[in-house]
Amino acid sequence: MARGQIQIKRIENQTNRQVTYSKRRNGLFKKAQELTVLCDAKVSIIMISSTQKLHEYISPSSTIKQLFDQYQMAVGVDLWRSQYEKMQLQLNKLKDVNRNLKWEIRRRIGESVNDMGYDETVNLIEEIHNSLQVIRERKYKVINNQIETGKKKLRNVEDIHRSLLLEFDIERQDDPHYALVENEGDYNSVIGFTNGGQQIVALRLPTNHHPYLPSGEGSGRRATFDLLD
Amino acid sequence: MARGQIQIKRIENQTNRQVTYSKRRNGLFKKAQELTVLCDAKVSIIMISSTQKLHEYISPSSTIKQLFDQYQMAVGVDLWRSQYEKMQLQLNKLKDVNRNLKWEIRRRIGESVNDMGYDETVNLIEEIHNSLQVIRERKYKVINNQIETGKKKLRNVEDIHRSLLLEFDIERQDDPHYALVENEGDYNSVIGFTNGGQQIVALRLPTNHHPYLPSGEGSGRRATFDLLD
DNA sequence: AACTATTTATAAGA
DNA sequence: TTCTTATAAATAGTT
Repeated sequence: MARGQIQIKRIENQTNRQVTYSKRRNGLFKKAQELTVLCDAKVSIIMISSTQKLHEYISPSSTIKQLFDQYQMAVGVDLWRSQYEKMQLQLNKLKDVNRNLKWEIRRRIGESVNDMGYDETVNLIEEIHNSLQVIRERKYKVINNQIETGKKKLRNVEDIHRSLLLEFDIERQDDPHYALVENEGDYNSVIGFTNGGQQIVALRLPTNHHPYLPSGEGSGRRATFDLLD
Repeated sequence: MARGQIQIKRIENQTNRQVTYSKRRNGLFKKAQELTVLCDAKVSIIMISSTQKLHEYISPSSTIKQLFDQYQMAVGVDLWRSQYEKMQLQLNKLKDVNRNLKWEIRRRIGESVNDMGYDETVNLIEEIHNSLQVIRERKYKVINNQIETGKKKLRNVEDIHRSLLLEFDIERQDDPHYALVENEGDYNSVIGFTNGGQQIVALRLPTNHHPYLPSGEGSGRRATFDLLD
């Protein structure tokens, strides 16, 4: 607009473009300010340059949020609404599910039993019996597993025991020195001597409790926050 | 800017102001458009006139929301954040509660029993037995209540019966016409005749099921939607 | 950032 | 609103 007309098309020279951006930005903001004063209007300008720098103009006594809310109201579309609605829906669904779950637990625990009639208590008792059945089966299964494991361990140790005895016999035949030792101790002490003793202890079947499987599970709270898609 | 300089201050003449607003608005938008093209920038202008009319300019290939999100990111403040965060927190809490509730139910039902050790099954069985105890007590209470109610009703009807018989006797003494009737029916038919019969049936204790208290509860889904405070 | 020739925007009037 | 036009302002190219 001076010293020669220019075409309105992208300025290829990067430096030039930046300079023009700066000059015209100021011009635009000045015009906006004048408009604001002259016409008693509210103006908001947001600009992002090709280098991703951001500049804004906002007429005095206004805030971006204010103007934006007005914009949304005027246009009649809430730009963030769908996200809100989705969350709200999710929330309500969860609340429902939650209510039902709580109710079911109260039922099972017997807390809501005072609101029940005869039939309901009968049904409930049957349901709970079914569950108990499942759990008892599991219990016996676990017990059986433990017994089986115990038996296997026993057999295993017996095998070791036997082979050791055998080995012992063979060695004794070759080395007369052992003959003396044999007469000093009893049978068990010899086994203990060669085998370290510890393995014998391991023979015991667990009776009181089983240091098996742990329990529980982490619940991990996420605070992830996706604003944009 | 032509035909005489003007002061940059509010134009008092309403018509003049509107004209100027219109002219300068076009000028501003034109400048914005040129800037957009020349400098490869993104521009958003929102204007609200003194008459509350709204106009906007948005550079092509941009959306208001997009620009605004970028603005928020650059400024580092999410104008709508607190609302989102509250909902997100609520959501996560509910999810957690939900997970725990589900887990507890699965446990009670026996579904997660395969992941349990011996001790856990034993504990679980005891818990369930406790619940069963509560429920059984309720069951017997309900039965007792029904028996009691039945007895009362029975007594009541017996009283009515007796007084009716008495009345009948007295009336018969006064009115010889009844003498004939008495000989035609048996004892019960007389009762049924005077008492309507229905009350007799109500004497029976319910054995199979009891048409008592209903169950469940409404779940009411709200779609209330609070966007702004 | 400053200068300035020139283009552009626009105030006032129609 | 739109057109006209004299003139103020903006700015492209240069320093």
